[in-house]
Amino acid sequence: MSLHQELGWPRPIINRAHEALMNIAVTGDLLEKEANRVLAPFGITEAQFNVLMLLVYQSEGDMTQTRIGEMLLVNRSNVTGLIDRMEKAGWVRRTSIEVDRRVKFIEITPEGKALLGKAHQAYYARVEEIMSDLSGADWTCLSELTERIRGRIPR
Amino acid sequence: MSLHQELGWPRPIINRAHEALMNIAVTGDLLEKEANRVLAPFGITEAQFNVLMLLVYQSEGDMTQTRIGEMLLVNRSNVTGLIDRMEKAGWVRRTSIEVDRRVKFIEITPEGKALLGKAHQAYYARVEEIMSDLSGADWTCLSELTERIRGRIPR
DNA sequence: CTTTCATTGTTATCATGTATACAATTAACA
DNA sequence: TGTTAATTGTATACATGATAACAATGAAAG
Repeated sequence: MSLHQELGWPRPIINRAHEALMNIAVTGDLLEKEANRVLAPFGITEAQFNVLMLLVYQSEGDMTQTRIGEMLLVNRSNVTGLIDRMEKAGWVRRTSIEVDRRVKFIEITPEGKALLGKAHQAYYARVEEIMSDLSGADWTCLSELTERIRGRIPR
Repeated sequence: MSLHQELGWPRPIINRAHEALMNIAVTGDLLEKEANRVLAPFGITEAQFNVLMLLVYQSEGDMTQTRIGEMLLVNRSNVTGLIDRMEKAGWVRRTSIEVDRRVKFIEITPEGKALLGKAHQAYYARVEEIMSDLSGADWTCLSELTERIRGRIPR
């Protein structure tokens, strides 16, 4: 079923370029909602899950709040509250360093690691289910086409 | 440049299915941000722009708040505040009907139509620019693949 | 007709995102 | 060296999303 029918819109989307763009935007939106549904039973949001993933799989041990913001494409002012809530929950820790007193390194705690271990499993199982209808060639095609679109978005 | 490099992540995304999914999610996110950048000079957000678009191009003249929520994939509780702000700005109007006193029809005002006319032009010009690097076949491919992905997301 | 169930819009609380401004601190430069 | 720039985390104000609850109203069922 085409997008406008899925959304219950009475009329089709005329412009095919716009329709493709909307397909990406809506699918991205639904994927985010689904991620939050999968993660909710673990008491964690997608934004918080992403931070834990960064700390475990993409950190050299020197992760700062500004860096987290850059790697997740959110403003660093947003990271303050995000880390506040995660620190309160006991999943991460702020550590001051001597070489630069402006900076605070963010580290994952054992509790955070334990949580990520469980949530990670459920998350990836769901990813496999969702993407399993597509072939490897399809995945590559999606990655390449979206990459070219992003190349046209100023940043 | 591949996604993890664009994001400044030190390590690649191993799982190709997950990489494709992330490509969609990130691109959708960037498209939304870009839409808000394009619309900001008109004093309107993407969510508000979408409501005006629905009222003009997808309404049979009987648009309710619940219906707007369904068509834009947001909870109807959000629509209350959204319409509040738009009504305050003078772009839409709430109208009570006799046949069902629970319902309020939402109508666009002449001011809303004038605003949409200008914003619409800038928005579509930007859509064309962003999507112009892809062919018609690419657009179709993107629409079909994302459609199949959405088919796997429960709703 | 009366009771029960469903729908509509609203309210509340919360998480996440934007933008802007600020103090503290560090880096760069005349 | 001393002044100016840039960077980091934080605070504020706002928009938008999710949930859960509520009163008013309408629909369905006995």
